[in-house]
Amino acid sequence: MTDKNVISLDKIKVACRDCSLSTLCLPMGLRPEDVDRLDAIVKRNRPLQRGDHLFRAGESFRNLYVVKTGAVKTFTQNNDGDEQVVGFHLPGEVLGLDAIQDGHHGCSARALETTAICELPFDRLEDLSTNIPSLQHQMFRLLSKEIGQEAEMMALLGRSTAEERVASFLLSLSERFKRRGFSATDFFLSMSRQEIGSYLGLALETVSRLFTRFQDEQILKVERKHVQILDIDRLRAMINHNSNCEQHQARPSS
Amino acid sequence: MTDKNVISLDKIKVACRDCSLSTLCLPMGLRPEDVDRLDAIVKRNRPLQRGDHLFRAGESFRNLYVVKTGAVKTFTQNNDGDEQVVGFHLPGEVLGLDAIQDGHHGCSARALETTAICELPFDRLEDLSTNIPSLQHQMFRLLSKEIGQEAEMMALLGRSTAEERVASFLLSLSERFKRRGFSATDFFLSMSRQEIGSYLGLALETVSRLFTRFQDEQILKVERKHVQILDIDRLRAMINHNSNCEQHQARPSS
DNA sequence: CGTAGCTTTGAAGATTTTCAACCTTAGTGG
DNA sequence: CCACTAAGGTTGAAAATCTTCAAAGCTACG
Repeated sequence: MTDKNVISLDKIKVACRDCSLSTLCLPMGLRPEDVDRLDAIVKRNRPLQRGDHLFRAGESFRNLYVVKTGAVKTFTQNNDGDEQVVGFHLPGEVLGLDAIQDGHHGCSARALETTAICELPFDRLEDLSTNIPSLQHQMFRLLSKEIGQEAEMMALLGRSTAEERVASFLLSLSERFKRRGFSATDFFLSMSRQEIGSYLGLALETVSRLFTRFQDEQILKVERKHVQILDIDRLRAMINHNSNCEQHQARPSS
Repeated sequence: MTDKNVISLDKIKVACRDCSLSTLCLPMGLRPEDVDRLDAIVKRNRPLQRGDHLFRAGESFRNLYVVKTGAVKTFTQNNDGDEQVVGFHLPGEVLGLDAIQDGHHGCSARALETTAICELPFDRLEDLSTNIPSLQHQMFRLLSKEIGQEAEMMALLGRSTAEERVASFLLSLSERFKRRGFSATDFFLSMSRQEIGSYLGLALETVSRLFTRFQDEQILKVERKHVQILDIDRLRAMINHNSNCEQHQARPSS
């Protein structure tokens, strides 16, 4: 074979075209040379195992992280010691955006399964953004998108019944898997009922009951972590009925 | 008096030092000449009257808005036609950040009372940010802060009882008024019980009952829109008990 | 002064949580 | 190879919380 360093550099480039680059660049299209400059600052670490921390609340902020494969949850601890899940992060999605503000992570992040991560040193990213206006624009869009998605989630939590929340959660996963080229109707949940409940503001039993009910109603087929969506239109109808607007479906991604 | 244009320019400058500038610049401190360059792109419009729209969902995005005085609510409409409040915006706070993503506002914004607004043309702001690295940094921080705050709100909605939600809402207002130099314990609510309920995911009657209960327990004094916090520690204790961490209090503002 | 719009309050009803038991699966060690 | 255990998941019944419906009170404004 050829020189090891060359191989490994190429590997990194290819790997990162799967994650940070598509997240940060594809939507607007940087010039190829700018993509290379961005590529050059990306680091790739050894994969996380299930349960490994990516970062902990309070740690100082150095990097943004992009999930390459696997899944990560973010969570905070309440005073009783148990955790509150604030987000699930699938391949192509970014973590750490809330920490730019004051230089400290406000939540912890832990791998839900074996997970590969790209690391983007934020100070380098800022420097690059200054020099590449379209990258700056992409960064603004990335942050803005996160704000929009969280607002959707707030609207969901602020309004919905347990049924709508679970339906919406499943549709969200479906959309996100689909966008990444996975099946939109057949996937594995990497999180427990407990974690889903925590995220949706429901007791784990309520989540379990709804999965069972959706299965009885021929909307889903659920077997532990394995979910198949049999009637996606009926799921959609649930959230359209009482919940807010069409934002939860694919929004026009400029 | 002197030339009218000069006066009006000065007025704008002074006015905007109260809103966009403190939001965007004070935390990090731009150089004075950069502040002037930012200042130069800020527009100031005639005040909004209660009920006036600042923007509507679906409209194309041109500006960020900073509340100078008054209050604005943002909301979406659900399919049944009634509105879901997604945020309240007090003096010094920014609106429109979620619209950067795809160039369209995802929610509507309406004045809750007579309200003065500064307008920041986003394309100009982007240009400036490219040329002023510390402004770019401020923009990233601003967006990040919004993300962090929304995550807090999600955690609140995802976990809490009605009591915790109302307590947390009051503490949030208190903090925000305080930061702007108003009383932290004596203020007027510019929104109705209905709107508070919509925001917190509660029926308006539940909000009303909790206000009454807090009053009975000597925690508050409520008289329609006028709220006085008599025992802020007890309010804090409510959210510390079951809800997530200390993030809801003043976070270290770097 | 009267009306409209908010707010409060009560009581019944629905939804969700909690508690408890039991089941299933995967991993462990005899 | 099988039994055991621990962790996660399901299910049922009672209890708590919140919503809904209904009525009445209060304020502000024309």
